[in-house]
Amino acid sequence: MAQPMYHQIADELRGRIEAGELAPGAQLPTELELREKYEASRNTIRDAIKRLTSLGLVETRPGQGTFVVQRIDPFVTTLTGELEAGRAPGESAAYLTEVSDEHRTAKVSAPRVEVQVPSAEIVGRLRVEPTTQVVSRHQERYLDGIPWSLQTSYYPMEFVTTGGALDLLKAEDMKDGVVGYLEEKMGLEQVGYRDWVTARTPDLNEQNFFKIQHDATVFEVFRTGFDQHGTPMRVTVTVFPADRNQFIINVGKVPPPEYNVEA
Amino acid sequence: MAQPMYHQIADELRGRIEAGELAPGAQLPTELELREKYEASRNTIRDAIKRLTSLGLVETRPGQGTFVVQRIDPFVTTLTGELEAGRAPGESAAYLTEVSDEHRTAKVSAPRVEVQVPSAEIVGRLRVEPTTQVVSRHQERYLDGIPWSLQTSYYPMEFVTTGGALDLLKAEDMKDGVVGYLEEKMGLEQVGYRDWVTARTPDLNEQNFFKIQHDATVFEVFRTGFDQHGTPMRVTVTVFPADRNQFIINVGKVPPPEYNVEA
DNA sequence: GCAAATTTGTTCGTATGTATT
DNA sequence: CAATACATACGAACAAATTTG
Repeated sequence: MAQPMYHQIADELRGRIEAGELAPGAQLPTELELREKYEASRNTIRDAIKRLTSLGLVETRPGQGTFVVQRIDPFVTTLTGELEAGRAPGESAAYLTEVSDEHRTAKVSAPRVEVQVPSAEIVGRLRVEPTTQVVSRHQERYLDGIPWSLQTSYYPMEFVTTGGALDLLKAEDMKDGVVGYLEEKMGLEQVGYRDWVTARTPDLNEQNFFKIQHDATVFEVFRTGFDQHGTPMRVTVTVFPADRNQFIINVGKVPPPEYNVEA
Repeated sequence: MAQPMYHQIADELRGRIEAGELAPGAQLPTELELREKYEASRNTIRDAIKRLTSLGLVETRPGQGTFVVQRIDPFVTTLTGELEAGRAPGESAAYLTEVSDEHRTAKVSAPRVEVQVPSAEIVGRLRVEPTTQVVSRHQERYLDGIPWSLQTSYYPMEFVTTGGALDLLKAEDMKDGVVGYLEEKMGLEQVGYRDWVTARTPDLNEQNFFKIQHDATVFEVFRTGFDQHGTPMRVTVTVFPADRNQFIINVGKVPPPEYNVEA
């Protein structure tokens, strides 16, 4: 037994999926059928299918069966070039839409605004004292009705208390963007930002919102915006499920993309 | 039974790991011990541990036991700002070392050079005819002896045949970088590049090289370099295991990082 | 709307194989 | 070689979700 049986079964099914014989959305044979076909026990069949689910190739639905996953046409976010707008990653939906696909419709939830004591992660990036409070603005983003990203921005509380940027506490979407508002209100200009991209597994909230498995992967992008004094003025944390998101970074002189390179 | 037993067991173990009670490298109780502790069958215990493995929290070693994973101090690659050097992501080890940690020692294998018919992925990005050949230069990269990335660069075959850049076929590391060589030899200047970042599961070769599970995650970065005419001059594909790699993108005026923000 | 049939999910028990100490 | 610990594989029973009649 060079390869265990459940590996072999999984590999054959994977081959049939990648060859297109089992198209996206198609139902795999039931456990009982596979059991007869491969003359294996039910547990062995289930081990094989578990391998495919862990690769994100299939999904099982209790009471229904196992199905080849429908791959979502990936959403492509350009992390560079949003400086003028001073937006968080994925915020300028118009531009992004152009990059990835034509007819996507973006939807954003009303922000959930909170005043809170920041986590160590935010303290380090926003460079505030651990005891001070910060304003957090959280939004859920959809594209074509599909959950696309979860985003939370953090601002120093002084922006409200001594800076007079009272609208930061308003639970309303800011049409011209928060950065424009802060410039108008406080003379703060975002002259640059640093994105920090990591990957991890989703927490429970993210699993539920994105409808992804506990062992799926999400990108976590920390964007720290800097003002004209080189001081961090806000930190935005955006979480993207990796199965439907990609990123572009343009540096120097780069021609516009002529077409989507995906096969 | 709100939650199945193997979820509860996994959650409790996860809690003990995240609380530091089970430190990185520490051995978990054996299956037999856990079986007695939770009064569950061996299969149930194994299901619980499988959940932790799929989260990348623990790893099991046959004949030894189950151990909390040793998290590698992440390697941080800056995707912007390498324009002058015209390097592929992670190539300018000196700079990267500065960003992430102090005393890392980079090592690169000698390139494996091939002349081949490009895949559709490369054809689209390098904008060559599907029938023409390309030069590929493949390298394995290590940091502190740990496999860090796999990188393959593709160049149009004309660079050799009509451009006279014969050294492209030499299986030697180019000290001053390929981009510098092409500028000197052919007057080709890389004036910009586009990085395309995606995530996927590793293929067999990558599993073996990085010593990662079949359901782990790797970043795949496609870098397309453009010359002064706006024509793609090379495509570099770099694969990074997500458990030990992060990325930074700087846009606009950004102060140097004062310290590593990780807690 | 309900009952039956189908399908996957959870849990147990048992046996044997393989890797490491 | 023996003991220990995980890996594979089988069989069985009941539960939960969904579809079908």
